Amino acid sequence: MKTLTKTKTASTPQSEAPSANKNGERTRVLILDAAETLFSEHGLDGVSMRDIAVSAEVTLALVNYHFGSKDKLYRGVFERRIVPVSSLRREALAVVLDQKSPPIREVLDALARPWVEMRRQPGGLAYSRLIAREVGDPAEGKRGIVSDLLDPIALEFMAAMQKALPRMSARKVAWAYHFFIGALLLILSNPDRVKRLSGKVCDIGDEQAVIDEIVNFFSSAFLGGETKATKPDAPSKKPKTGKTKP
Amino acid sequence: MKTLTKTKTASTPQSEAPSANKNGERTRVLILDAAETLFSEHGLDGVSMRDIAVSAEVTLALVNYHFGSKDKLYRGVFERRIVPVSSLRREALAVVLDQKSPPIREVLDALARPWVEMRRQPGGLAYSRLIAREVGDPAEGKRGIVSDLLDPIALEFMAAMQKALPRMSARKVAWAYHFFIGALLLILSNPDRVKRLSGKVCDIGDEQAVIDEIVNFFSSAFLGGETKATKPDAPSKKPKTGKTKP
DNA sequence: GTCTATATTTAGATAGAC
DNA sequence: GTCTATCTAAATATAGAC
Repeated sequence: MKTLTKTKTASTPQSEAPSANKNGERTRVLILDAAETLFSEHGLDGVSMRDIAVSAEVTLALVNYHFGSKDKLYRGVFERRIVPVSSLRREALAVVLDQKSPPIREVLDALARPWVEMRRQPGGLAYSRLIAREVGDPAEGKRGIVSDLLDPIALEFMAAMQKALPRMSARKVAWAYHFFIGALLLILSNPDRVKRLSGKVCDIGDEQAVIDEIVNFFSSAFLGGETKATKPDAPSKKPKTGKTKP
Repeated sequence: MKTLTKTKTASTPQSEAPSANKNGERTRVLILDAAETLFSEHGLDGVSMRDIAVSAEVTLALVNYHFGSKDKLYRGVFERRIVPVSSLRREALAVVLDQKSPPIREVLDALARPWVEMRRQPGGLAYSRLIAREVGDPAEGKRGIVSDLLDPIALEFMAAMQKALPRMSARKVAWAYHFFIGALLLILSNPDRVKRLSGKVCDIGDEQAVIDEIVNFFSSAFLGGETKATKPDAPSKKPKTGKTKP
């Protein structure tokens, strides 16, 4: 990084009690928080261990002491959140799959909603951007983070889509899955351009609206004539929102 | 970069005659070719000026002599191709807009086809990945490459989409544009995961199939009931491909 | 325009005291 | 577990000869 604009992530760790530091757990959290934010903004190679240490307000030696190396720290950032987040996604998917004929709209909703709503939680915004960056990186294969932590649940969602659309070929389902993920990743990773090009009317800050838009749009693509979500903003006959939990 | 797997881009410049080097023009080309490939694979911060010099088989001093700095070289890579590529896209769009009611399918085709087919040309694969990386980077704003070189034509395409879909709100058009771009960027930047997760059946190597898939899929979303492209692989009543030039 | 050699800064990682 | 100080490698960029 060239000119760091003094991004201090420290002082209040994003979880746990602020003051206590049993066995350096609080230190680990401070470092992970700082690393998560910086990596999400500048990428793995755009951030130095010193940048992270400064942002976390700890010494450089401590970062290496707790995580061993930069690569291990990077992976550690993902591993910290992957279990709770994946659980959320699996829960949402299980509810949908509990039906005999799960609607594709609800599958898409379960796929998108946890990621978009994550942005409102502490550290969630950075994590959602970081995931987007890693998934889109052609070099992700050599690190194995995506294949280890994300591919399994991705396959579950693809299977769910296939169940919702039994007449669609596996190949088309696979393409459609990646189209959806690509759309989601772009608006998560670089919402600034979306806002810029739309004359400010498209703002990911309005999470609810974003989820509605993307789920509606892709549902139309899947269902063809069944729904009519592409009419002017006026509400259509079928419910516009894809909310599963009202 | 840590362990460079000896990616030599040199020996045969991707344009011009191989041997002549009037005023160092050939050297510039060799450097740009190498930089384009390496930046597209590892990102701006993942590549050193030395990596580029080695790959181009020139000395480090020459890289700085011709481009001044790393940032200028990075921008130079984009500037070299932006004019010819944008011209191609504008030509395709002009043909579509020449109609009274341009079909959205043809607008999408004009948007996607040049980028996907570019992959078959020398250096085109790297450039298409590089663009994808830059557009998705939340830090693109501070470099200004996207806003300077890509935003203008993006606005033209958004306007074309609006013309093709006069009843759709500007807001929905803007969202849909970015959904489409996001889908396109993901399969361009990291096709490996697409292939991995689909059990090898989704391969961007088949450019024609990819264009058909993405254009068909998104056309369905826009047109709702008008087309039925989400049926099993069997051809539907309406023409499956969105080719503008047969 | 191209080369060798080097100046200067920054990087990841560690040693050893407390 | 945390600190200061440091090692070593690699980075960007430039000087000066040809």
